[in-house]
Amino acid sequence: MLPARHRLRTGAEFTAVTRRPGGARAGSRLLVVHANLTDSRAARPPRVGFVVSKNVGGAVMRNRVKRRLRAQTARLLSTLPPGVDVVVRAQPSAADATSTQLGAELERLLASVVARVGTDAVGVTAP
RNA sequence: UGAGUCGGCCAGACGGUCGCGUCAGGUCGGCGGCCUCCGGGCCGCCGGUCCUGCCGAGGAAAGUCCGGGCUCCACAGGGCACGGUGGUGGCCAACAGCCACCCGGGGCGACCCGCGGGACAGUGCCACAGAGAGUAGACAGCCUCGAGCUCGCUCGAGGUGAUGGUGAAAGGGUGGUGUAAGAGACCACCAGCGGCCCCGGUGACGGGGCCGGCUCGGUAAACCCCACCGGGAGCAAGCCCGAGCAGUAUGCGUUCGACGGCGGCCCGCCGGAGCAUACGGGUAGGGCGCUGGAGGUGGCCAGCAAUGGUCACCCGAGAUGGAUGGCCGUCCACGACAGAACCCGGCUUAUCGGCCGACUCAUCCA
Repeated sequence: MLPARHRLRTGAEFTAVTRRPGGARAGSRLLVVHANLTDSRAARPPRVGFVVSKNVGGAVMRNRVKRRLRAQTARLLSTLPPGVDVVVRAQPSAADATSTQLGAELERLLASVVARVGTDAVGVTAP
């Protein structure tokens, strides 16, 4: 598990990342990554949450995917700018992927989505 | 040695490195109290980063199929409905569980299997085939009588459930008496049914004797009948604390100025119509429930056993977007099914493999 300050804690925070305007999204066969900026959290540490639904597999498989994603995320946490919230959703094919594949995919999608959420957020929040 | 039956146990191992959660200790900060040689110290509570230590999924954690504990709601008493259970005795908090036994069936045997009450309380159903399927039934066949003639067949009247064929099942079986041919029509024995009696057993039931009428199919996982049991919902149960907003009450106020701001106090300046306190209800949120229990392990005692009693020792998940992991290396038999969410007792289902014990049969040796 990630330290508490780097985790999304409530359902409301998850929907805020995926649904609120100003967010960015990038997807692939394995993963879908959402990112968003919250005004009130401008200088706080980045936070990440995971969504691994039942179509990925049973409880054991879902735990394994989530743990691998967490481990890869911990490695990439320092590359995220402060104030950004991320939700990583696993696709069914993620069950068959290795940690290396998940890590590479996560790194690529995060870079893409963080770059866009930065520019978009400036445009939206600036009056 | 081979084949087999039953029961129990294990659930990849070791190392390195980076992480996570609960708890404990340290460290840092805040608040309160006490002491003070004014440097600070001690104790308690709260919070936070970091450090250290201990512990951290299963035999099924699963399916959620039964049974309880726990919690809230309901509840005079009785009946009906609905649901569940169903050989006997015992065990258990309870059970659809477990143990022992009985009955029936299978196996040479160790053992295994049975959703084991009632079909004279009533109702229903029994496909296909078949003449006939539950008040039995003449298709072929057999027998008697009558008629006819091409002289061993046809037609008609009747008898017959012994034979054939159909079927899961044809309304006891075998042998005889009997008869035109036959038939429980009658007789003996056997099977089965009912009644009475004796013996054994707590009991299911078993063993034996006498009598009776000769015989009465299956299905209750069809309705039903009998006996017994059952209130409902579930930890998102439920209990507690509780911002903000609104409500009620009281007090002080509206140029006789409450209250707020200007770092604390006084003066001063500015804003200014509400402000303060209490109360109960309660949203967001938080805490408790939350893991030490019908708990394990071992010995002794009672018991065929399930289990009970007693003594000693031990306790090692408690998360809340939800920890128990990521990566690397070595080894081997190359790792199955699978992840706690209030807790127990069971059942059922999934499962790569390995190990141990008891027993049976066959063969060989002594």
